[in-house]
Amino acid sequence: MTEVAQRKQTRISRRQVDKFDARRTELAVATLHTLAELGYARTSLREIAQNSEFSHGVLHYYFADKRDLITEAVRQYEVVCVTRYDEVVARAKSAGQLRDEFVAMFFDTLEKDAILHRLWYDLRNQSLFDESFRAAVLEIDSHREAMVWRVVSRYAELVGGTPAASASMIYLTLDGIFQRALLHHLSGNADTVAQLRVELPAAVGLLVTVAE
Amino acid sequence: MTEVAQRKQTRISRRQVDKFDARRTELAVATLHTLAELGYARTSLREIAQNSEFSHGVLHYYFADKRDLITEAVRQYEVVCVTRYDEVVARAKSAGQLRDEFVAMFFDTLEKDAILHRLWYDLRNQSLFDESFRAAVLEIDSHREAMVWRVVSRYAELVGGTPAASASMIYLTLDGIFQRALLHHLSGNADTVAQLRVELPAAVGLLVTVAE
Amino acid sequence: MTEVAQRKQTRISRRQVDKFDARRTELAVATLHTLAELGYARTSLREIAQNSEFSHGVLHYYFADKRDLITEAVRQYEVVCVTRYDEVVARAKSAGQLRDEFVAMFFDTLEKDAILHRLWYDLRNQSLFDESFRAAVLEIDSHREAMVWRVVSRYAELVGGTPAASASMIYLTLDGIFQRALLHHLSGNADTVAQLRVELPAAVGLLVTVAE
Amino acid sequence: MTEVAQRKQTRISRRQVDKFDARRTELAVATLHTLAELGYARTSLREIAQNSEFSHGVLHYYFADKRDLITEAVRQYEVVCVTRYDEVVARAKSAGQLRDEFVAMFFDTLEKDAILHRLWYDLRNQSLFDESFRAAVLEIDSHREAMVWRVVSRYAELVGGTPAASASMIYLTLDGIFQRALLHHLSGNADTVAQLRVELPAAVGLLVTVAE
DNA sequence: CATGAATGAGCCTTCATTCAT
DNA sequence: CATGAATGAAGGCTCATTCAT
Repeated sequence: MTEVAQRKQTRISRRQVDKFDARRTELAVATLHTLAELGYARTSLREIAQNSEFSHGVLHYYFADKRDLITEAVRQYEVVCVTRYDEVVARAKSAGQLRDEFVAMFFDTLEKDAILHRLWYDLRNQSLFDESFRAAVLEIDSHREAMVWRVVSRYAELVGGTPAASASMIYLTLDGIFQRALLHHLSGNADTVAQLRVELPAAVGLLVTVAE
Repeated sequence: MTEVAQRKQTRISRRQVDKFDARRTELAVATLHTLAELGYARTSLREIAQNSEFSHGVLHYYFADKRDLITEAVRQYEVVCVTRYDEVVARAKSAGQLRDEFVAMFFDTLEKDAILHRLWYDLRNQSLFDESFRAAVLEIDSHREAMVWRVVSRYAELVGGTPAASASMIYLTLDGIFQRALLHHLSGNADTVAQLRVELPAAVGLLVTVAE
Repeated sequence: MTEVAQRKQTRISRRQVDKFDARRTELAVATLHTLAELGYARTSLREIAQNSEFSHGVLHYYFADKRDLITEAVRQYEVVCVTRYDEVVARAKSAGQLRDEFVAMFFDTLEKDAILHRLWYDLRNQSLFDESFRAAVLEIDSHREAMVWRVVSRYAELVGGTPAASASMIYLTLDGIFQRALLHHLSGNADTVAQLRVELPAAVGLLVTVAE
Repeated sequence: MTEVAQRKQTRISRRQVDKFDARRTELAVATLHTLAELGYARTSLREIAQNSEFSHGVLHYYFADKRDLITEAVRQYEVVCVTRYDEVVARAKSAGQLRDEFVAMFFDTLEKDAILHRLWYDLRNQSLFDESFRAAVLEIDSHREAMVWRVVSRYAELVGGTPAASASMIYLTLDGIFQRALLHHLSGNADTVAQLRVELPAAVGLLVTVAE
């Protein structure tokens, strides 16, 4: 029985749980980097451990198995990458500002966190084959959708209009742009990325109907 | 030096090359099903060989390595899945018919060829990590984009309008819908798929501006 | 140097030694059940600790190593399983009663304590490979032999005869029956066990020569 | 899928099967020595491979898993150790000769093949815990029983009597003697072994009723 | 005293790849 | 050309043991 499984059965003090979870998170974050670099299929626990300050035994001590670790790691991705736009929404004074800052952040994180986003798509893809990732993936996906919805509905509000499509349709459109931009960014096709950057504002416009 | 590399240097008669390539294609096709079932990372060459009538040795004879085989296999995917819509375009007498048949085929292949499409996304994803897949992926991706463009521009023509967005924007939108539908189809969320089906025609509508 | 080894060298008060040994016994008893369930090779110290109310650290504190613990545990087996027949001997009023009650207890403990007996044979077997178990095994074995001897010689007395074979021969015969019955009991061959039950009284008879 | 599993599905020429099986047997025999030396629990496949002229990969090529290999190895034990007494039976001209040669071979193999016999008891013991060994163990056990029966019934014939107990009772008695002798032989108690040697002929005598 | 975090050797297994036949 | 025997690196995981707290 793993340490993790054991914890589910034993009554343990709050402080210990906190420490345990803190270390889990720490390890998941450390994992995130190696994982993002190599992708799910190519990342071994040993490699992860080597890039951290711990032995690989520790990973097995804190996580039931590889999937458990990876799932936790991708949850950290969410923390790192998904909630960022909320600040943009919060400080937007006008539709134009919101749109511009959104576009700026969109392409900023695309480039700066490229490998992290790549990991996200990798994991979402794994979930097509591996049921055990589904729940976490679907959950994060819905958070991303909600995130995008907050941006677009706020935008609609600022222009005095309404979103022109459902949340899921809006999400998949923007996610589609992001995914494509990521592929071309990683392929070194800066032109294609630039092109998408030009088209993004218009796309956002299409997604909102301005009341007359 | 591998057989494959060797062939590039040696003077070999045309007929031999043809035979060699025919065999490669045959093997790639045989590979496709196993690969689609398990995904790139989980598929071993032995497994492929076992599910076919070939020995695994022959795979190494005709392909430089695993990547070479997989790349060739995914090209076969294209042959199987990408060109289908052309028939729909060819026989469409009206915008309504085109739209309806397109939607029908879209969700038909989504369900019938789910694992093949899943493989495509898997490989496109691998290309984010593995440069050696990039060229093939980008090529197929552009074919898919062109395919979608043929559908949408023909539709625009039939309604007497013009496409409302660039080819790449239209492609990524429809591909985004497909990808999302696939995830939920494989997750067993028939409701979400049904919802997307309802929304697809409107999305197609959005992509075309009707001239007044 | 381990705690255990250290204790052998340090001058320590009698009371402390008693407490230490009491704890060892307590831990060994707690060990017994898990050990019996899984067998020597498959039992980890963590598993033992998890099935008890102790931490696995404490096991290392009280025992030099795994062998030390297991050896102590199997001594507890003796306490639990070996001395039982003495009551049968004590209350037997006639040869028939002794024989019947012996047979009854023989097959009763065979079924009720099957996994404990299985552990005994496991450990006796380990001792063929691992010298460190030998002393304990040989000692317990001799206790079992003496136990059997008490039964058979009392039986001989009651029928007015004498044992027909040496203590060791008698022991190994009855132990052989037990071992075989255990194997078939655990294999689910109730028939074979029943057959052995039928044959046991005759075997006991063979082991005693009735004076004329 | 392992090579072994594959073979069960594929039609393969007789010659190839023979070669494959020959190598399996060869490896099983090579395994037997390491296994006998260390015992089941302590023997790793790498160790086995190191003591052979093959890589450990080969073991996985020819055997589905560790159990498969060990089971095959113990079958080789049977070939090596179980059928020997048949020669004794075949050449026995008189009861005395049979008895003496039997006793001689009994203690000869006890000492010469001690570690092999130890392995047998180890495996029989494992079968108490691990169901997957049961079938093979029970089968070999029945061969041993039949072997012993051939000796004893031939002996009875030569003295003009009949066996005094069932085959299984006779087997377990002699096996009990052997097991005990083995334990004491390996423990270095030559005295106890010698004692058992003295008692064995009488025990054989007890197992046969001489007609009057 | 007791705990449990951390280690690292070692285990079984998978698999791409090589190469003799 | 084709086969499949053989290799050995690498992976996920277990576990006895150590040791700071």
